Amino acid sequence: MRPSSALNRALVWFRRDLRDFDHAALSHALRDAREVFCVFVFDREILDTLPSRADRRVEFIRESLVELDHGLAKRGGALIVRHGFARDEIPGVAAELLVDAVYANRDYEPQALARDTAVGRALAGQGVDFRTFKDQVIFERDEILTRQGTPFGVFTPYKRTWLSALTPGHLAPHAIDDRPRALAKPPAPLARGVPALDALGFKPTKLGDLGVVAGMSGGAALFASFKRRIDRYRGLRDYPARKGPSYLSVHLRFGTVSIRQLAAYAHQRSLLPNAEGAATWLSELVWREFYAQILWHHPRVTEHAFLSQYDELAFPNDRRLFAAWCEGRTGYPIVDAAMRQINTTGYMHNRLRMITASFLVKDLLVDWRWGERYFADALIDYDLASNNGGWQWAASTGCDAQPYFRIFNPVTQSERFDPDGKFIRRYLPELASLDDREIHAPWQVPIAIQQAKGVVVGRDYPSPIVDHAVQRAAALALFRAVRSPAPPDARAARR
DNA sequence: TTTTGAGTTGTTCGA
DNA sequence: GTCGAACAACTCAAA
Repeated sequence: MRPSSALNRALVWFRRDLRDFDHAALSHALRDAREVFCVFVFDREILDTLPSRADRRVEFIRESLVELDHGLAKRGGALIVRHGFARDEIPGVAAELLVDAVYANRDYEPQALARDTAVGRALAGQGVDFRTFKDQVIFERDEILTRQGTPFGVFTPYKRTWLSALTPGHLAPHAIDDRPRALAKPPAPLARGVPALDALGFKPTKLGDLGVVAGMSGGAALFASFKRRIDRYRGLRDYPARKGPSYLSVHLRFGTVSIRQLAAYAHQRSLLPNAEGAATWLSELVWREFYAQILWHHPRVTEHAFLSQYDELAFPNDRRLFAAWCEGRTGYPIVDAAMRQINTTGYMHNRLRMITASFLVKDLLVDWRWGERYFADALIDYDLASNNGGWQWAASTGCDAQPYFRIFNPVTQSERFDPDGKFIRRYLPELASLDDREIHAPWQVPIAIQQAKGVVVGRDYPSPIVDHAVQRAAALALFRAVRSPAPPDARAARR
């Protein structure tokens, strides 16, 4: 345990940890300092580069901050909210409040690390400590390594080691002093409440209409509901029409739930008999940490294939095919329904993320980075490490990747995971009159039946933009070209 | 150092 | 309709 440093004043900087319970930085600050202030920065470094002025994530964050502010007020505090560049705002607020130290939970993304280095340097120049803590994962950085001391590149041994390293201490919450006056009230000019969306230059996105409830209360409600379904998770999670997943990803992204709480529950339950659901879900939480750890050790994956020989893949990158994929008019119903789901809700079911990713890379022969970028812009739960890991997995370019000859057949996947076409009908009502067998491949329905049902392919719904069998062969050739014969120098460069 | 077992999520072909 | 093999040999992690 850290010896008490007996600070006079500390500032807790909230980033992707928008909660007032089980919070490492807040817990430590309240123990270390006599007076504790809290701040959040709408960082223009991020906001200014968002592709749309109607961004669900900004709205989610803003709503979460309102609840966080209320929570802090119960302890006598208030959230200071700034809109500017973190590298200026944090040192600025620290100077105004004359704090001795700034406390924050660690963020492992390359941009966040660069930001924190800059902020830390500026603070040091003012004689202010910058203290960071592990909070958003159970195991961070190099806490899980092979016996040789190297990072894992394969999931299963990583998970085995992760599970055997787990102790009750890793799952214990960071207690927060919840006495009424535990937090300090900032001077009035600093605490002006949470700005409205339009003050930030953004438009509302009607999150509520989508059923997304931000903040700690939204996260807690989802978790409570998922606890009642977790035993069925394994059986239901692959069916996009079913309520299988936890839907907690966005709350994990912004820290409106605590990873320790989720993992502790899943782990405890996974030890009971017949607890495959909890064990499978815990595995998903471990995947999240696996990819976070890959990004930490290999930041180059944001730009490059993890397996460097696949940087040589000569994707044709047809812009018209890419546009059709983005807009959900490929003529493959499961793909189009999935793309309409992400476009209209900012969420896409995990099975569909795999199907659409495989389709973009292996059927449309478009660079996985294009798809990764599109998901990054569209997903409310977008997380760099997981999104990159998932795309590289599907593209067969990543660590622990799917072998390149495993190419999803969009029709087979549709028949298997949306057998009654329920999900397809939800997002493609124009196909609703087709029966359960027909809906997965409308172009194969006899024209007379198409006409009778008012679903004529080419008129009411697009013809398939590519032929899967043809594209599959082309993808195999594309990948084979960078594998064999491997030029001797390329092989050497790999090492 | 060498050997060995294993590796999230599949598809297609032919018997 | 069902089943096993091939896809293509590869790399990781542990013993």
